[in-house]
Amino acid sequence: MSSVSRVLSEHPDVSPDMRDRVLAAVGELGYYPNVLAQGLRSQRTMSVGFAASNITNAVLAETAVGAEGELRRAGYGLLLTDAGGDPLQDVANIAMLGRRRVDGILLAHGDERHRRVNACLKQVDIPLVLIDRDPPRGVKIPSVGFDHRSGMRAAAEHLRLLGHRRVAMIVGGPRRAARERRAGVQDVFDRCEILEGDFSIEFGYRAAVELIGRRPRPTALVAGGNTLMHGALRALRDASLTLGADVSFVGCDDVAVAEFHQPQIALVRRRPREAGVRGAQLLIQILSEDGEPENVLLPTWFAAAASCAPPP
Amino acid sequence: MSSVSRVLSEHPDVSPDMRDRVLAAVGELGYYPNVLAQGLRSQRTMSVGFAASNITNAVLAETAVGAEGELRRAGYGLLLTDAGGDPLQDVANIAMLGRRRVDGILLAHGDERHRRVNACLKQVDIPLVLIDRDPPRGVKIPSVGFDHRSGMRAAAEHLRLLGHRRVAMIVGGPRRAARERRAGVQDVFDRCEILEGDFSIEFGYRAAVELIGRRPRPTALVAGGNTLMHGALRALRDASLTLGADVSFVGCDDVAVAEFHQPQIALVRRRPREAGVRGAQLLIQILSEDGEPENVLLPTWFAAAASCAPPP
DNA sequence: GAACCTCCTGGAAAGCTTTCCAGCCACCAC
DNA sequence: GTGGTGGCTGGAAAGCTTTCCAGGAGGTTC
Repeated sequence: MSSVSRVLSEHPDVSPDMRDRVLAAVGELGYYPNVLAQGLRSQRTMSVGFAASNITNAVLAETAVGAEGELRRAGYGLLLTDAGGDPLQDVANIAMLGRRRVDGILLAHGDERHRRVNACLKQVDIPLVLIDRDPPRGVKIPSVGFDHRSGMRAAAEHLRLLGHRRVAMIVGGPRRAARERRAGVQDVFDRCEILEGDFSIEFGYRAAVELIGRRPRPTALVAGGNTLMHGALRALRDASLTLGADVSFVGCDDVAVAEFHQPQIALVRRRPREAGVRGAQLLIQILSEDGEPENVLLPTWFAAAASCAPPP
Repeated sequence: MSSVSRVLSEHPDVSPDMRDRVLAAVGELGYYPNVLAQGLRSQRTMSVGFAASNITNAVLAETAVGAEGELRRAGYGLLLTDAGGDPLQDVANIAMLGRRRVDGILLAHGDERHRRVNACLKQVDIPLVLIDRDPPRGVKIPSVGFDHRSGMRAAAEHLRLLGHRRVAMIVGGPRRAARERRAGVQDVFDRCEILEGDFSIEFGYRAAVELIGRRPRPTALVAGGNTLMHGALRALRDASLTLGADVSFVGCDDVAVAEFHQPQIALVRRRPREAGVRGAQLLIQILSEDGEPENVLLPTWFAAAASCAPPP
């Protein structure tokens, strides 16, 4: 047994003869080590959790795929949990992953300001990597995030150059993506009208309905998230407003919702899969204790389109 | 130790006094059992695999979410793998899940005709449930699937009533969804022109380009899958054809791509999340050896829209 | 009072690895 | 020839449960 273990884990203290015999027997018997026993002994399960607030969002799904591939190549399994948007379920899922003894967790939780969630993050003793989320005050957790602010600033600058002065924005719940996007627009329009709610299609709809009802109406609308864009586009369609001509519009993310819109939607874009890959790499680095982990900031950029035009 | 185990697993042979003392100690120490040791002893890991051909597809993501919730409630963890569309990766993922000793696998593989995949399915000894896939010839595997044929037949009937006679169809790779959809259309149009390829946006595009180039041009196009629809819609947009007026169009699935199309897209719809839930239930039933498993067939239905109109 | 039974408890084994350690053999050097 | 060294090997412990089993305590019945 000892020698089998040594052969399979490539321990140097094995004679060539023994190695051959073991490998022959292993091949013949189809033996493969029991991961539970390995985990029990070595105190690592070679599995990591991906705790998503809502994997239905295409951006997060893409992120999960990126992470899964990278982790698989490194020998890790990915345990997926979905909170369906409920912060308390995020907490429950993290606890569940802890009980399952995952070696680490990639976390994209729903609410960065929730007390219970933050209390949980403070006391959890599993290595974490945040995916486009900021840690609670006074806590250091490595993260992979997007530079939403730059992309948004470029979008706002584009609107300003087109002549817009009354710009309204719809932003989501307490998350760094929302804060950054907001800051990006405010870098250019410091008096921008802002409606803040949660990252949902419904709020995107309601907010857009309200904003286009204001008099004078804002000449441009910025939706700070793909779900908010989704809702806002519904509202604009229901109001029979033509994008560009009646009101300019900027959305987020390269999601299918935007592709077939007429006219085409101007977007702040990014590569979500890369966040998954880099997050996995960061976690793997931490788990193998291979140097000090450094936060990663991935770019976003603005892609202009006909939905942005000079104000009427 | 024995008594702790008995208390926590609610074994009847425990005195009330002992139960109280154990629970008090457990509460004080924050003890919780080690799942690896439990799994090692009981030979079940309380985790199941979800082997997806491509989780980026919104329909499959939705299915995964449904399965995850149901499994979580039953105490199972979900190990996700994604093959990125590569059948050999499906095989590798199933093998990996086996090495990880999952109790069962929900399988939505990419290619029902692939020799290596089918060989793998024949000899795998983990309980499987297929998600909208048929087992290889001569193999019995429980499954949850959709009745694509009925929905498609209704769509075709709708086209026939509108007066269409030259109908063309784009279908995907070797999967039951493709066969069923094809059969549904052929139930009505037995001379339907069919292009068969893989379930990809690219093939949807190429196939649509070819079909609308034919003379005389088919008066209606049916895309048998959401990715194929995605590609076909790109082609129709590039060709500046107006749906309904120039050519009628039927797509599949309630995906975002369809929502903002002008005119609205007629669709064969279904509830993908339910497939995940029912698949999980079926697997749980099998794992608890609770009666004979029965295959599940979920409905699809046709939702007419302006993309279908009488032929020009 | 003895025999028997029920209820409960703690010890021990088993589930499968990995790793430490002791020991064996062979070889080298003196 | 002897002592020392290095390379390998196999035994044993540990990692944490669960479950079987033996046995003790206390009650009941004849």
